Amino acid sequence: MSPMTVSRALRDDKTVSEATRTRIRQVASQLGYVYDTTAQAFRTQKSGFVAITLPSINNANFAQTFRALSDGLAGTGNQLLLGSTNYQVGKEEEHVRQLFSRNPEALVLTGGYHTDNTRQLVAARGLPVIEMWDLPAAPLGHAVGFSNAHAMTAVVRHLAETGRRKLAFVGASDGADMRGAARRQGVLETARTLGLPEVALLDAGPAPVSMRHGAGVVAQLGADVAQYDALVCVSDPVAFGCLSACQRLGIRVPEDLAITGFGCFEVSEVANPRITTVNVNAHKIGEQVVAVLRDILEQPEELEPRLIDVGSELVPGETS
Amino acid sequence: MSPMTVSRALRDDKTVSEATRTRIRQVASQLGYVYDTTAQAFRTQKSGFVAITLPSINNANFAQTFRALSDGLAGTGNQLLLGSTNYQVGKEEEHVRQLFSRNPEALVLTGGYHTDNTRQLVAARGLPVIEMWDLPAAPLGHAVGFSNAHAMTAVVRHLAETGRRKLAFVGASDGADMRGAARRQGVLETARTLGLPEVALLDAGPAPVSMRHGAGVVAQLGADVAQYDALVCVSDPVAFGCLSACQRLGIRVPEDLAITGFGCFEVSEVANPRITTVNVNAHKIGEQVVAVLRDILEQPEELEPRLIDVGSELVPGETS
DNA sequence: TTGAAAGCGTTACCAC
DNA sequence: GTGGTAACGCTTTCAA
Repeated sequence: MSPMTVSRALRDDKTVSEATRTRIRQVASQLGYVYDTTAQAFRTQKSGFVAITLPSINNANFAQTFRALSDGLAGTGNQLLLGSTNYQVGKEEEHVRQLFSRNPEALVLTGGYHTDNTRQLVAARGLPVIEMWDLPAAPLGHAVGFSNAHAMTAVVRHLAETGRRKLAFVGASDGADMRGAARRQGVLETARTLGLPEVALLDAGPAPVSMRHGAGVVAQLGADVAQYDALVCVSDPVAFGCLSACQRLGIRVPEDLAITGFGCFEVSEVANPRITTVNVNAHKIGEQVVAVLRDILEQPEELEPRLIDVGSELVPGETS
Repeated sequence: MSPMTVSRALRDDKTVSEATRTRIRQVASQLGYVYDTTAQAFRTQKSGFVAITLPSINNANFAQTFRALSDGLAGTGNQLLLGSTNYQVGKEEEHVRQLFSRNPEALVLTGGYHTDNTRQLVAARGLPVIEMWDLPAAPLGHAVGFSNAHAMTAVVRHLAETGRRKLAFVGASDGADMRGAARRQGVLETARTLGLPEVALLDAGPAPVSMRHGAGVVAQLGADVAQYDALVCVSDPVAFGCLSACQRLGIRVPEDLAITGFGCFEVSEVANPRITTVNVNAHKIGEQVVAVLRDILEQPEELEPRLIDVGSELVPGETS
């Protein structure tokens, strides 16, 4: 058997006969042969990498999207190359630079906010880009996501319809979590539109904020938290923290105070009472990104930019 | 200028004179020359990759370890290449093969259980291996972790000392989560040693089990769950699910029933009551793995295998 | 359906 | 301090 035939057999080239192919594969696995993708990447000038940045790996939503991407790419001979920025916007550029050194064939970014340097870096490369988890006003290329601000409209409307008027938003103080900031904006605007009183902003600390930050906000306020009708939280973990702290304080949810979360995390379904939340289809985002990626990777000619809105829906629970 | 001199100049080789180096760099940037890392990786057979497999990316513990690794490797010019197996042991071999095709310089595996094929694959490669989150009896190379079985001894002792006798273990039914299986084993053995009645095994479904699975187990048992003195759960999320379901059933925790978790997840600290758990130093595991990796990557000669026990400690809460 | 030759961009090794 | 040669493992191309 010539190397050439082996090469073809391992790539499932149709010109190789069924018999030789199975024989070659068998011998290869017996010999413990491992295909060298580096050499392939070198020869074909295609790395087989798709670069992806995530603000955090420790987040059920992003993890789900990542998994959908990973699964969806599995059959295509492409691999994900991950850079996790831990919510430091400044780190994105560094990560993108490092990812670029591997010659990725496409770049998947989380969110629509990037530093000027990052934008330049990406533009200079001229590789296909997909921004996800957001619908940027001026996308770098393709985008798959939903409007974080718009999603909050449904939440605030729901609260207003059930008689809540004095709202407080619980989220990160800094602007590092851009999606969180968009949600806050959505809450403020909708409340204004509906003629509700000014929404209070309760600072849960720097991003990423989670359960203990939500609990901390309520614990610090103590009984004063009852001055609000509803706590609109930036995420489910924060909402759960608030709920738990309320229960310790003897504040009844939802009788004394409504609480809402965001993201349809497992904790909201299991918590007692179940937390009202917003489903953002993390898995669907991954699937749609995969769909775009497949098209990108198959046909090298530039695709016309796509803007895919996966939407979001209110999931009423027992806390509102 | 010969290609050779250019190559040396761009790599800051000292044998190139200062004058030629600066001239070469200048011309290179003028021409828009881009250094090809893929070709370098191919030629030198050094990829700058450290391969890592995780059973799940959506797990706060593993995410923390991953982050510690990622941060610790940042300065070294090496990148992590991730394969997430989603608790399918059979998938590990496939992932390792895929990771190997990129010529990683070291391999970090989660857990000490691997298929024979995986073991052969790894042995044939002869690359440095670190197993983490476990202390295998026969390590493939280095190991950084703790004894899952031993950690449970502390839990069961604690329960016995506080008068609990009839225990039930809540965990996955299949053996896909090897660390979970080791924990179960630790519970069974310690109970036997202490002369407690036979521990009941409550099946929460196939791995990975989480909040809703814990809640499901208790909901299905209903009031019958009160026949036990304590639910020993394979992880904190499962424990939280059990706790929440008990609260819905009106079963008092810890008065009627004790509940313990594992892994020091945020939910256990914030839950009401706080859940008794075990701290396993996820971040420390990452740091120790980094320490070993740095030594491995610096000196190519084979290191003598290290076995690092990061230990674990009981964190008493309000559920026991 | 299979094989032979050439070459992808870099660097190890040796010569000058 | 600089340059020539060969080779890494694969695939494109052309020939049989």
